[in-house]
Amino acid sequence: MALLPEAENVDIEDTVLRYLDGEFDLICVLGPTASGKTKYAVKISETIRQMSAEGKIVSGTGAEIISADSRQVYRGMDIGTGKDLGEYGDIPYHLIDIADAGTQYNIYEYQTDFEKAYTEIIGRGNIPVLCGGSGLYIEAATCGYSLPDVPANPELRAELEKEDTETLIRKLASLKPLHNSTDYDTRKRLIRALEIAIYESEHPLTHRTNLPKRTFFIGTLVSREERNERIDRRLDARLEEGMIEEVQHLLDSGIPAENLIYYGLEYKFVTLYLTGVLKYDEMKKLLAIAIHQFAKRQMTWFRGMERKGITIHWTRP
RNA sequence: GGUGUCAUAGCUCAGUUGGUAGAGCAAAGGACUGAAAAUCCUUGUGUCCCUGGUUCGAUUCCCGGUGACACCA
Repeated sequence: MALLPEAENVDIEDTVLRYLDGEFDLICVLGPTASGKTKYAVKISETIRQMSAEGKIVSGTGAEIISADSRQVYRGMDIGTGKDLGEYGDIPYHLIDIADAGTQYNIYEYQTDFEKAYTEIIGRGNIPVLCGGSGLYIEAATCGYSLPDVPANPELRAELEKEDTETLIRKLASLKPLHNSTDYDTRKRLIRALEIAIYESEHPLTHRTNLPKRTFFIGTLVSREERNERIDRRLDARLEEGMIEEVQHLLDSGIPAENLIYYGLEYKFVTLYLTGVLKYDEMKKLLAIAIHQFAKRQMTWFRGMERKGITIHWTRP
């Protein structure tokens, strides 16, 4: 059992001043689902506004929130993703409602979109606050994976298609360290990985310079039990707020059930209910379990970040 | 009240011709480079209901409890 991190008191005013001193160039609020991230980010924004009003910092300086949530990017997926747009008040937010439901937004688009939003906020003299629970997206934004935009290469793919899986794995291993060859469970993934590895071996990595270099991470901390209780309560609330109708509406608008299922959690289980695969009680029970498991995976990711040397200041929301 | 069936992991259940047990789910830990709320890997979990008997040895067989279910009254 992993121990719960020690909670510390984060002095928001002090954090803002340190940001303005250039000690770091991004404030990030992260945490598992249902831990109160959005509320905390809004609290930071309100503190900044107040400091500005009180003359503690340059008048007119405000916060802008950048979402790091892989599902809130989709329009029309509101209740199930917990957008809670009302909580922001008039605080500007970014990277929410930027893609059509049913489509496949991805980490590379996210990194580009983040960079743009971040640069613009800095340009306005405002303070960016990254807030979300998608660990991969947070790392893409803050740790700056040097990810070239590797174009698909049909000729190369056709050539690789002819090889047997063993050979492909050997080729890939010669280009990059493989943790485990079973990581590539499908040939499609394996071939894509090889395509990228070959591209990278031929092109020097381009460094993104507009991403933040040092981020101050704040984690919203709740105990395992409390986390699951919050998840269960929130699930009841979402069901009452019309989450089923929301999914039905997405289905009616022509989005294939299979795409909604791939989105996971709320969209997966409610779709399974609406298509008659699960009964209502089964859906609710299995969904609650799946969200608990998801929250655990998020914590695994954050612990992994800490293991790599990143400091997360865990605080009670 | 009588008869029968059952009682094993957090849950649903296998199993042991007597040598103290295993699946699924849940749980815990981990991984993660073009859908990451996805996808995948690893790992346990026990007074085998309680007394007593037979036996070198009982979760397993026998007696008696207790509880659940079914049927009969």
